[in-house]
Amino acid sequence: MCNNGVVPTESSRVRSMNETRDRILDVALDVLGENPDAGMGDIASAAGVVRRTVYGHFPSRLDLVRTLTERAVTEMTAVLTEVNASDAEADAAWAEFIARLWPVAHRYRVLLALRRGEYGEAIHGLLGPVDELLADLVKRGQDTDVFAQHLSAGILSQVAYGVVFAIADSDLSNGTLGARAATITSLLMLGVPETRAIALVGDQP
Amino acid sequence: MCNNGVVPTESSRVRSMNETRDRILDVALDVLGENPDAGMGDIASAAGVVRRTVYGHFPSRLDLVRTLTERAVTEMTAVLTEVNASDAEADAAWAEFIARLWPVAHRYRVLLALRRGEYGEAIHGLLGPVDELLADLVKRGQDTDVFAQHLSAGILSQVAYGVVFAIADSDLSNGTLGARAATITSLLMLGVPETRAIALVGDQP
DNA sequence: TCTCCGTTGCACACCAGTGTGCAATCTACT
DNA sequence: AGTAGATTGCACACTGGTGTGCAACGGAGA
Repeated sequence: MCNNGVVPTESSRVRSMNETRDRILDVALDVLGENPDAGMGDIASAAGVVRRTVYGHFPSRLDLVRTLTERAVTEMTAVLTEVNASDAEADAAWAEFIARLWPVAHRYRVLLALRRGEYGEAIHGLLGPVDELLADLVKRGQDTDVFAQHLSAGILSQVAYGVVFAIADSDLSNGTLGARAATITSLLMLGVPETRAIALVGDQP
Repeated sequence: MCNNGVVPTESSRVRSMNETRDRILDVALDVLGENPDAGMGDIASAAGVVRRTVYGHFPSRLDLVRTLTERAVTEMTAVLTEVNASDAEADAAWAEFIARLWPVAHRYRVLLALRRGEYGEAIHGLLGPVDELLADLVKRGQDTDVFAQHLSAGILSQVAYGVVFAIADSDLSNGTLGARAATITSLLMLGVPETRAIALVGDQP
C-alpha cells in the first residue's frame, strides 16, 4: 500500500487497456479512411479485437467518431495557435502551418468525408475553433495584402484547407511530395505569386 | 394505322412515363445532393411517387446512380470537347470551361460525395473520359507555360476541378458569385497570376 | 366498352449494422 | 491461491434499407 493515490497508472492493468483503446482509435482512422461506411466489426477486426470489446471502450459509434474528432481538434489547434502567434508574414506562416499540419491532416483526412451525413453536425461543431483560427490567419494575410481578396476570409480559408485535405486524400499523398504539393497549391489559390510560393516551400522542406 | 413506325412517341402513354422517369432522376440529384445516403424511399417521396414505382424504372439503386452519372458525363464531355477544340489560350479556355461547366457541376455535385464508398468504382469508371479531357487541357496549358508545373497535369487537373466541385458544394454556391469564385480560384491554383485571372473572368461573366 | 399498362399499396424475405446481455476465460495484481 | 477486471464468444432484439411479388386501381387508346 505504498500507493495511496488513485491513478498512478496502476502499473499494467489500465496501461494495457489504454493501449487497446488507443490501438482501436488509430486503426479506426485507417479503416474509416479507406471506407467511411466501415462498421464497428471491421474496425474491431483490424484492431485484432472482437466487436464487443470496441463497445466496451466506446458505447456507440458516435462516441468513437467524436473521440477521433476531439483528438484531431486538439492536435490541429496546437499547431495553429503556435503558428498564429509568430509574427512572420502571413504567407510564411501559412507555409509553416501546412508543413506542420500535413501529417495531422493526412491522418485525419477521413473527417472530411465524415463531415457530411449522420455525424456531420457533431464534427462540424467540434471543428469550429479550428475554422476560426484558420480564418484569422487568412484575414491577417488579406489585411496585409499578402493574400488575394476575391473571396471572404471565411470562405477562402475553408476552400484553402479543403484543398489540403483533398490532396491528403489523393492517391499519392504520403511522403513529403504531398506536403510540398499541398503547400504550393494552397498558397497559389490564396493569391501568392508562384515564385514566392516556391521560395517559401524551399525554406521549409 | 397511319403510323407504321415503332416509336413515334406513341402519343401520351410513354411520354408521361418518361416524364416521371425524368422527374425521378431530377429529384434524385437534389435529394442525394443534400444527403448522399438517402434511400430509395426518400427519393420516391420527393418525386411524388411510391417507392415501388422507382424500382419499376430502375431495377436497383446502382442503376439509378449509374444513369445519373452517365447523364453527367454526357453533359460534361459535350462542354469539354467544345472548349478543348477552340484555339484560345489554355487559361482562357479554362475560364470559359468553368463558366459553362458551372451549372452542370453544381447540379451533379453529389457525384463527388458518391465517388467514395459502394458506387465509387462504377462512377470512377464512367468519369474516366472526362478526367482525360481535363488533363489534356491542363497539359496544353503547362506546355505553353500558361499553367504552373508544380504538379503533374493528371493530378493538377483533378485537384483543380476538385476545387470547383468543392465550391459548388459550398453553402453559397448558386448564382454567378459561385461561378466567379470557382473560376478565379481554380485559375490561381493553376498558376495563373491574379491580375490575369481577374481579367479573364471579367471577359466571361 | 374493353383492354393495355403504368401506377399504387401492401405484403414479404433478406441483409447488414447496431447495441446489449451474460457466462466463460485469461491474466495481472494481492 | 484468490480475486478483480478486461476480454472473449455467443446469444438476442431492433432498426432501416433493399429488392420482389401480387392484386387492385385508373386513365389513355383500340
